[in-house]
Amino acid sequence: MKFRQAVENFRGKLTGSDRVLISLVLGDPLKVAFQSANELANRADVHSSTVVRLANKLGFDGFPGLKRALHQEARTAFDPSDRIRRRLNKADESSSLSMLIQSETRAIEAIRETLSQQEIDAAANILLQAKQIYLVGRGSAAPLIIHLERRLRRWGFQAIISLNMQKRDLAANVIGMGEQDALISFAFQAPTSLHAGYSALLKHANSVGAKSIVISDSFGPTLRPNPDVLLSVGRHDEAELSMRTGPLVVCEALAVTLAHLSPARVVKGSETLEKLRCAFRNNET
Amino acid sequence: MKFRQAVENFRGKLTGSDRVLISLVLGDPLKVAFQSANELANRADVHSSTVVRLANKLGFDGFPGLKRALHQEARTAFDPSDRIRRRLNKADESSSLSMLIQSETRAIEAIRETLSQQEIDAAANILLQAKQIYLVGRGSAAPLIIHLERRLRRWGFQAIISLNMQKRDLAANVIGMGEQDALISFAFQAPTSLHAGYSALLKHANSVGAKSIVISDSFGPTLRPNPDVLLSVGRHDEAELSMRTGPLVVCEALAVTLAHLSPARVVKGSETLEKLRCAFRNNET
DNA sequence: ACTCAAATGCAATTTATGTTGCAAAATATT
DNA sequence: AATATTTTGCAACATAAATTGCATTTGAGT
Repeated sequence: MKFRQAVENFRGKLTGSDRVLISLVLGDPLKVAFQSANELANRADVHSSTVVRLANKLGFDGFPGLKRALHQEARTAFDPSDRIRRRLNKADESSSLSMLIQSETRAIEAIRETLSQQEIDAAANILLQAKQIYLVGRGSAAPLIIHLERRLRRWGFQAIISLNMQKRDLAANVIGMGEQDALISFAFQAPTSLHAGYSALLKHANSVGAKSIVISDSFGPTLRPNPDVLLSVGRHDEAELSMRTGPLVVCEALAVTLAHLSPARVVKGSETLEKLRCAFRNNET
Repeated sequence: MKFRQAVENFRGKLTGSDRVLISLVLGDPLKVAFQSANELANRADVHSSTVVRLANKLGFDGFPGLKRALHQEARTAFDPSDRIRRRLNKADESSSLSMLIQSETRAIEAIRETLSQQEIDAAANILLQAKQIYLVGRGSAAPLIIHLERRLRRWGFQAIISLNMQKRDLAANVIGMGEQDALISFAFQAPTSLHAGYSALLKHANSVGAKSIVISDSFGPTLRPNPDVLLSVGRHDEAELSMRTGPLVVCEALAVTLAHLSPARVVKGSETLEKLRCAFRNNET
């Protein structure tokens, strides 16, 4: 039950202290949501027991109950995706499709909270300078890598993929990395053992002077050493069922930004591709 | 100090549990701001002491200190900022990231207009009966196929991929297709020449008695012969720049529905995977 | 495979937080 | 003004949360 409602529904009498307390809560619910009964009591110049009794009077399950209500309100009020939320009707609730549409929509909208265009720009600029672009990742990053690789290739960038590689093979794959190259590493929540690979990779990139970009979920900021640019999107709902749509959109934003920043290179890439295609077609016949 | 900063500034080493915890916090800071150390610990499958120690490691004054930091952030992020926030969004409106977020969101929501859960169910039921599942597609379907293949495999389905294949090689790849199998073909807008491949493939599937599913954009309904189930989502914006988020969500819906319809099989698949993993791990040592 | 160091979980301890009976104070009632 | 009624604060109690020493496990490096 909402606090405001609880107050309005309450039909008994309210004492002066009660009124003071209530007005404090309504005045800044979030503040109270973070306070203890005592702190609130002090602000009202009242003893904590009064606070507890008020909470009970209003029908909450003690002061903790009241706080829970405030938490609830805070979460729904401030979560921007909830603001836009459309209500699912009964039939939809059991439908995987509808649920997914909703949760993915949210995930995408949540990107704004963690990432800004500036960071994408920074990453794109690194790629523009790069002679070769190394894409490294494993497991669920595969679709992302494949997708990004297609984009980059089509626009004339040189991309080198390493998917699901063990340390040894990975080393062989990135041995050619040099000062003018860039590394895009995809790192999602994973067992510790994989971190060794990540940090070795980044250290290597650093040592040869290659720039590094990491695309990741909320797990990204925990990675060491830090990359030059970290593109991490927050808010993974339930691990197993949620896709990587967020990171996918980030990849796409990166690609689009790249096209913006250097239309020349992109067009040239496309033209070359077209020529090649023609050549192949003619050969075939 | 802000939590994110604290993590980035921290120069010591982070354990696996640390990373999980941090990612939980970053994933939904407000939630954690309302939780006790214990509740957070449980979400991470970790003991509460680990939580406390992490808080200290990061430089906070115990877990309460960490919570205070989150409170701070929540208050400054949400309270005074409605104005600032809106202004920022306006400035952002022209950025690639924002454009993408908007258009992808729309694309996903548009799925509802073309597809219903019934059709997904129909497709899922076909897959449930199938002994082997053939995934065929080319070009931009690659990420989708990779993703779906991972899902299916993890849940114990047998998936066979054909990516970017010429007619001849494709034929070799699907030669084993039989009556109890299913074919998922990905077909997006493409030059006419590719249709030959599609219709040959479908005719073959029909002739051997395999069930067929097509995942496609608005182009799907034009394909002949008709598959048993057609999952087509409308609204592709600009051919070149648009992603396949729509179809991706459809793939996911298919996977989730599959899990719903046959939890037993899915669980069994996961368990087997887990066993295999253990086996491998033990072998390694 | 063995050793050592680090990380983790457990359990005991300490500290904070919330609750409640009771008496004093305030307010209302006659 | 005396009394009944309510509200409040105090203090003791109960409960939940956080911290810490210690034993076990885990993992890295020979």
